[in-house]
Amino acid sequence: MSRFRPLSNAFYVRPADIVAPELLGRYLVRELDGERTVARLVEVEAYLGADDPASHAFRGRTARNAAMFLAGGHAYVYFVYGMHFCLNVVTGESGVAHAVLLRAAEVVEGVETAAQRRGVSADAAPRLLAGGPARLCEALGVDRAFDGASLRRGELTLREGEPVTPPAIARGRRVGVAYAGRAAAWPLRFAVRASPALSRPLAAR
DNA sequence: CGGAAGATCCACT
DNA sequence: GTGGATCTTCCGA
Repeated sequence: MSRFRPLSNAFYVRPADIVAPELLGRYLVRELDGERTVARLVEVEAYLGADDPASHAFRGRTARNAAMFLAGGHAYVYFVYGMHFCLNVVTGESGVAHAVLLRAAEVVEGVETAAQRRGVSADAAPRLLAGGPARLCEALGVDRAFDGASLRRGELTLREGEPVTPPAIARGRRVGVAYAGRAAAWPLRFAVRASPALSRPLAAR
């Protein structure tokens, strides 16, 4: 999988709703203690910074969301519900605070390691491995230590992989943002239709 | 300084 | 389908 190169700086420096669908099919590579775990992204959501009531950056910069204001290509990791981590890819120019939440992935290498971190058996359903933002983080051993880290080098990298084209992509409203009023209905969730690892079913058409 | 709510997950009915 | 776990963050008083 290291035959794939890290995504370029130019890739990230665009609005989150443009970058999000292009992240599907890409590989998130985690190196830890000599073990490599690789996950193919199958579900993401775009958050549009100051223009988006659902975004953590809607009300400006705080200690928690500082990483969102870095230049595109960095990670924004936050802690929720007192027990879970969620990983975002920051996009756009520095100061814009756009981000893409990584909601689900298919583990394509290092299944044993991922399953162990998740506390499930290696033959568990894909959804139980990394189908969900917090499950994805646990499967890859991602925590607060990566908040603000670059995704172009280091122990957690996002690589070119095999992009998915529009016919295979479903689009719908974001999950868990009912508090955001009208923005809750914005179609900023993108998912690979055929994936068995989605965090939850796609809305009926 | 207190309290409410949270970009979730799991066990159980 | 429902409720509980668990604790950080942020806003209002």
